[in-house]
Amino acid sequence: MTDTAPRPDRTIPDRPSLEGLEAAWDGVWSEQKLYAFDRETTRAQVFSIDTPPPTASGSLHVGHVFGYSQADMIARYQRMRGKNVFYPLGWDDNGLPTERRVQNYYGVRCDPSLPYEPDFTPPQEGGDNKSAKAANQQPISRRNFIELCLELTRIDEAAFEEVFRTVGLSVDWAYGYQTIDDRSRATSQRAFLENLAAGQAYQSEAPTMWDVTYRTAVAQAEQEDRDREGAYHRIGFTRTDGSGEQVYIETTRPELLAACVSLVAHPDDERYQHLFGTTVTSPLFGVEVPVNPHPLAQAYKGAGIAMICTFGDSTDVIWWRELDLPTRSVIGRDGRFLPEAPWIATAGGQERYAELAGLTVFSAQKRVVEMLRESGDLVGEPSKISHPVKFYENGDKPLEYVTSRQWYLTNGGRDQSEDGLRAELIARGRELTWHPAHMESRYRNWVEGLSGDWLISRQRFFGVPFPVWYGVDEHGETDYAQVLTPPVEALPIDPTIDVPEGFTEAQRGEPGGFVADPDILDTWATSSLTPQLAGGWNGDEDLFGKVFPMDLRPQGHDIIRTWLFSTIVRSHLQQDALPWHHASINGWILDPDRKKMSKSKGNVVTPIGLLQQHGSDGVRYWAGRARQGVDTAFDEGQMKIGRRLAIKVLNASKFALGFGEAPADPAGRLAADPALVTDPLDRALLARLADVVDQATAAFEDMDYARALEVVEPFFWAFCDDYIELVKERAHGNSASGEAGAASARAALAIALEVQLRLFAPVIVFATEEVWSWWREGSVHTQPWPTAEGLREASAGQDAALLDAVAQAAIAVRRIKSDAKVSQKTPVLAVQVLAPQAAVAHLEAAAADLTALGRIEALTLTADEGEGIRTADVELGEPPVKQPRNQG
RNA sequence: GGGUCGUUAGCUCAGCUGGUCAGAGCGUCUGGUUUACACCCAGAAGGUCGGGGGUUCGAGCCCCUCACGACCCACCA
Repeated sequence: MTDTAPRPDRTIPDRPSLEGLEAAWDGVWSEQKLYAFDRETTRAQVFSIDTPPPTASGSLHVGHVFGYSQADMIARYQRMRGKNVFYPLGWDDNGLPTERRVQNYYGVRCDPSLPYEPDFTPPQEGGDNKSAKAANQQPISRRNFIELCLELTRIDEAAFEEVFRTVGLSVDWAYGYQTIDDRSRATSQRAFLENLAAGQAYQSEAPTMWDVTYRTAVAQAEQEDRDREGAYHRIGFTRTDGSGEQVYIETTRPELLAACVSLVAHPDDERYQHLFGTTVTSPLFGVEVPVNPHPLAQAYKGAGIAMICTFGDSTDVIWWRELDLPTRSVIGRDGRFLPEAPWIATAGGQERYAELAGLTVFSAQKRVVEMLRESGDLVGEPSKISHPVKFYENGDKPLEYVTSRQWYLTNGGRDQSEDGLRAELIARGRELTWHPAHMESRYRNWVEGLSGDWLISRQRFFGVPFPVWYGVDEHGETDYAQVLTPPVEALPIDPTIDVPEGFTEAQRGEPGGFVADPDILDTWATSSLTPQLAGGWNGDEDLFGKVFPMDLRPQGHDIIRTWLFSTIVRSHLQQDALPWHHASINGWILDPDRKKMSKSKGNVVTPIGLLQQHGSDGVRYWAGRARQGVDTAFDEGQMKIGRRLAIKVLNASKFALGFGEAPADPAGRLAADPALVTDPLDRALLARLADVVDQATAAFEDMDYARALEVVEPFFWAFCDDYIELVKERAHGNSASGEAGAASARAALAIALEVQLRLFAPVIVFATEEVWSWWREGSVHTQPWPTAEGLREASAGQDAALLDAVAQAAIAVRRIKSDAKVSQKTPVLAVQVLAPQAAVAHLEAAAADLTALGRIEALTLTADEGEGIRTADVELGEPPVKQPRNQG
């Protein structure tokens, strides 16, 4: 982007161009604080938008530009409607993506046991995402690590803001926030403490899904299935009744054999009736386990009888809980086998387990299979299958179950009652107005499918710490039941640095003292509070009262289950209200081959490159043509069309204004005096434009920017290609109607142009502003949205169909010359135009303009019953002599 | 397995409560330097609206069904 200064002289350039408009107008807008929210306001005057805070780790994706542009169109429309638009934009920078980027960028990793180094210099800068070899990363203290996180997010966020400014987002940057800044941390911690006091947040020691790479628990919303190769291993257990009977199970997780706590089959399964209530002994490890019936066991899956391990999958957890089975964990938090398995009673079993201790899951599986082969307990060869396995969405290794103490927030996931929290949250979804409406079903689907409360603690470093300590008893044991909390005024706090009231730092970790909760909150636990963060819930009650609940949440459909849902949960718990009235869901960007555009590809096609090549208006046009919720092809062709439209706006405006400025409307409602518009054609134009205004307004009221654009754009092209061409000669004064006819055309041109600039302004933001500056005061973006009323009055009841009749006649005449393959400048010595009676009347009223356009010397209009408007009895003149252009 | 959306010209898509709804742009083809615009202009060709049933005087539009595509959820022995 060049740093072109805004054109100060407000004159029409000889050759209007889009180049440099972005930088010029962004400069003017930010200098004038054009999009600033006015604090002196009432809630009724406000239109507030809860904008997605982008994750500022890495580069912006084309999809960002797409979705944010669409929201901006709605914001701009509302502003022109006279709303005081509250349109902040924050950054979501407190999570794992930032940690990972910092690790790769600086070549470091966090080791909380290390001391802080004040003058630390990272080993590298600007590493990419591929160089992530943990072994090569320098361990640094948590504080050093967080400092690097803050530094890098500052750099990334500045770059993002530059892109968003170039795109022309009418964001009020003064209300920005970072989800890691002091205010956000305080807000997030306060909300948590209130949830705690209300019994909505609680801790529980339970098996949870665990990512062994990041060494943290992950929530249901962050998990995804991936197809992985696996194999069924058929393994025999021996009955302990001395019969020697073998019971065969099939498992894809043979390495968990040592963690087996029971076998299970369906209670009605005839094959296993005799086993229920008896015990069997596991191969290799010789552990005696019961055989239990449970309805979740499926008779036709695998062998019909399964081994329950602690823990292989979610069903294991259910069985373990409902059958009250012991816990025999073998996998540690690092994903490696634990050193001890004290429940293994046999010497051989212990010997074998010792071989597994310390191995990764992958290696342990190989070793166990070898052992089973050697012992003869593996029946046949493992049969390969492909099956879905749960992964953390940012992880590379399958999730494992690890038992740990975690914090949870109620979200209806454990509530099956008819009128409980889950039902309330589903009702909230119904209460919300969705654009498009069918997106509500995704939300309902997700809420209905929740299987547990929201796990909000993460064993990570860069995030909002849990603002709690725990008491330490006289034996030095942590008493998790004794939760110590800070007062709200003290927030934000870091319990690993700050000390609870009534204690001293010396008592940290000491008997009778306290310890900090070492965890941080799930990033969604903070970003679910964006309405509260942006709206000033914690500390700016006045603002909060004016913007909450917000009017609009724009976002992608991929994060309905995370961001949208969690935001509703928080507002429901905190404010007992919906966080917003409307949710506008944008689609995804698809590759031309209809696949979701991949990260890599999206980064190859950088937003900045597209903005430079097609102009921000061109890119915004592409976004504006896409309807809400509809996945959209990445189509540079559409951007080219948008660019052409923006250029056309400049050129057509230049031309329409070149006839001379028309006298102003004394009433001040229109760009020119409507009393001057006397010609039927001019009046028909304004009548048609009034209809367009009505349709565009109705569409925007429904937040359907795409439909509005779809109505305005064709009108504009017809305005250029037909109307302007028709009135050219008359506007120059070269018509029998003389000065009155010319004045009528000029006034109509000025009025129509000005109204169209305002209609286009939400989408084509730069070209419209540029043209506006040539001849009007202020910014087009703070003008009132046009209304049809004045246009209808100016049209004085003229039937808009006149415009269609003349346009069709013009096409018929042009076709004569196209078919004859001669220049449109070729005179028509004589022509008869045949049309229905009503059209003939219209054509008579505009005959002078029509003959001027077609260079017709003798026009005859004839009414007949034929189809449409046609020509007959044509007599063409000599084509003009070709003359070289631009000579002299 | 449950759910949602989609299938309209070569491409990208409109078509709102069933009655000029068979459309637009791009692309293609044929022409034109028409002094606002070659970052242009004019004109033309192109589709039995995924298949099959049904309702109706009348159906891209409503109902049923099948096929294909996409996504969400569930399944993970």
